[in-house]
Amino acid sequence: MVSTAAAERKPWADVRHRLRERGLRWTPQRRRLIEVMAETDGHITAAELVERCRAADPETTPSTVYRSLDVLEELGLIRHCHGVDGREEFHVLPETEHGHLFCQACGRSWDLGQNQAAGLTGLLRREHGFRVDLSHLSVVGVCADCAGARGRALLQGQ
Amino acid sequence: MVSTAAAERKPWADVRHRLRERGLRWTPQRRRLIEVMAETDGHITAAELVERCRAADPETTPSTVYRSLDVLEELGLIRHCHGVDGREEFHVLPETEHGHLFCQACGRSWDLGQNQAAGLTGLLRREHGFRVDLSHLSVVGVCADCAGARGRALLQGQ
DNA sequence: TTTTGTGCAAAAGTTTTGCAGATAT
DNA sequence: ATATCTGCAAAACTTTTGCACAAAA
Repeated sequence: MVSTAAAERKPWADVRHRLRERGLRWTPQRRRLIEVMAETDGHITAAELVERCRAADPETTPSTVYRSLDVLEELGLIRHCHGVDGREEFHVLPETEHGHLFCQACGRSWDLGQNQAAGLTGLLRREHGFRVDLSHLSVVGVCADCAGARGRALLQGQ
Repeated sequence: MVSTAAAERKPWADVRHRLRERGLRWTPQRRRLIEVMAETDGHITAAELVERCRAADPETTPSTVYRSLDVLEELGLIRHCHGVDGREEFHVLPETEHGHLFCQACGRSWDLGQNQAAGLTGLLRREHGFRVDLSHLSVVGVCADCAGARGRALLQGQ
């Protein structure tokens, strides 16, 4: 019973058309990948997408998933950043671009909005002409909860 | 003849002692890795470190390099971030912590100082209690040069 | 019918692991 | 003497690639 906001969001509605516009094909495999991604909010690694697609259809082939991800990213429908361990994590390109915040202690993550990032992106843009790719930005650190007593103990143990 | 500033910097002077303090060994393999890193300014992937160590001594084994990197990072002598492609890039922990800026068009990179990052790190710290790990921060985007005419052409071609 | 996509199998590339023997202290 | 390291070889994992066949438009 998965009928979340994410699953109904606009961007997927016209993937089919976006593909066809470019002479690309609308296949069951791509539809499945898109369905799986639509049920995901936040980000997800390619390897995990392969698994979830396999759960939906055991016939799923890794190479097809990887190739489809490339296509979707070229179409601008998804973007990727890199998680704490550097692996690619894909996310649906939202209406408002954002980056991600990762807690290296508990593994949770949060969106980093344009406003929050503006202090950095604005400075780099103004003073160095550098355009930050916000969708690709991953900020790693320790969240408030983990920085508390519980977190300090954990970090000590490392 | 490599006798750069980096090669003579303090941090390496007492690696031997830092290791021994913890009951760890000072070995030729570790010395070689440290020499190679000392000649590197900026960041470098583990795989590339393996190659450079091999150049210095063909006997070098990958597993030894990877294990030594783990040890050095535990000792706090080096840190890693992730490059544009997400691969680990190690860098010597400098006196003043910094992150990195990567241009995805030309591949060049720059240090991102504490002051430059303060707009972001300060906000996250103040408003969310989130401690950013600056050494681990990689900001990807397009540099001023590449955002110019030359860069726009390149990006179009993508 | 023609171009694009899929599945398979193999390869590539980086990093990890187990273990026996070597080495630092 | 003894705990730590190294080298080797094999494995683990993720991702990429080539190619023949299948499928979309």
